Amino acid sequence: MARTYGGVPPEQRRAERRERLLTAALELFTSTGFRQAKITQLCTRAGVSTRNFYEEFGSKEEVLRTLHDRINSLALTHVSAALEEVRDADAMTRIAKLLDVFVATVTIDPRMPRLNYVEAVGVSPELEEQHQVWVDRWATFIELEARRAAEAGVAPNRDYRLTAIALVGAATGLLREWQAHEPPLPVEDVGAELRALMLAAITRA
Amino acid sequence: MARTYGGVPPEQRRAERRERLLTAALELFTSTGFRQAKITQLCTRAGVSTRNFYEEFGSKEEVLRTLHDRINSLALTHVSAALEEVRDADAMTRIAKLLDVFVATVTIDPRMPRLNYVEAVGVSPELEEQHQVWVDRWATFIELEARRAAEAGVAPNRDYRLTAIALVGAATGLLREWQAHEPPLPVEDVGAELRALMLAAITRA
DNA sequence: TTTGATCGGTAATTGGGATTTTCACAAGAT
DNA sequence: ATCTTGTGAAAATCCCAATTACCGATCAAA
Repeated sequence: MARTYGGVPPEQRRAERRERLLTAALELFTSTGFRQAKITQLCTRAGVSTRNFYEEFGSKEEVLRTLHDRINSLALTHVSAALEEVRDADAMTRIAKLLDVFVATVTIDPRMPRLNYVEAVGVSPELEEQHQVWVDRWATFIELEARRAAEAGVAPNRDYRLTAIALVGAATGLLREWQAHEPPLPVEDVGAELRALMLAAITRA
Repeated sequence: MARTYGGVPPEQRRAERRERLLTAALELFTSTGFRQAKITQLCTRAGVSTRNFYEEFGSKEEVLRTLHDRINSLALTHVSAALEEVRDADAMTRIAKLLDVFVATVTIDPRMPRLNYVEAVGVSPELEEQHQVWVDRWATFIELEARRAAEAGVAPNRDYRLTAIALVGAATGLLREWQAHEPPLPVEDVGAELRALMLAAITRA
């Protein structure tokens, strides 16, 4: 089972195949669309045999779930790191930072919002659940910043749960529009809009 | 071809079958899920033969598109009518009305937001286009009210396009969460949140 | 009451893909 | 040098559901 091949250990070769599959899937799912993407097509593009595919994933949907998780994780990691850097800044600065980094991260590649906000919707109960978990995480993040603002006296002291969920929805909707819009919307405008919206939503009376 | 059956003219019989198919589809698509819904299942529930199905629709997806359009139209009709009633009210009152009626309409039946914001996403290019058209209509609606507010001097004079799109996203996101949330979220809270968010977004400096 | 069109239901037909298996080969191991 | 074992490519299988074709039942008009 475990044997070095071509000077490369088996684990690494598996990992590389997996990676190639994920890369090809991001491309295929966002161009052809998830539903119409065929597994054989995916394997061809990744330069991997169908057998290898089933060694790594149980189904096409599992690939989609993995990508969905990855993209969200990537964004969350970036945002967390950025907030660390402005740990002692005032609440409004932190909120602006949060959105700027979030928008900047997911707009690096239009395929990311496309996959997360279009292709990965309504696919299965599992994926819907995964979506809810991420909405929850993002909302919690926003809530935390809102509370911080409230403690600093620049925002009212109230329950921010629904506001946070609505803001996640606003970001989702705007990015979904962004990736589909013709002619392209300027990324800066999207970021600026979300920043302003969030500040207004939190500081409102 | 044209013959009265059971005292009922053929057109009416067709229309009734069509209606039964749409009713059954709303139920099936939002419980089983659009992807996993089988045409035969749909026909059985509607009490219609597969032959009749193909007389009315070209595909399962066409049924989905029809429902998607209907739900949006229904909401738009209600909202338009309600705004007529407060034609001369101040901008803020109209905006509150707009959201209240919108939320009230689509939450009458949780299957409506489920269909529109979950099942009908990422299905096909045609449906994505239809989605964009509706986002555009709703955004235009919101923009109009924002301008009205600006003219009345209660909001700044600026471009509200992206704000409007973001607000449509916020509504979508919140309603998607609403229809999936366990335990259920109070409808009034959702309406109140959207109202406050929109007012804050429009009156912000 | 006979006739012929239309109906609902059901039984083929068909086609597309997912999943499995086979096979010949290449690269370590001994 | 020979034997094992992992490997990719392709072929074979299998499954499922969309679409079509058929059949007896029903109804309206002559």
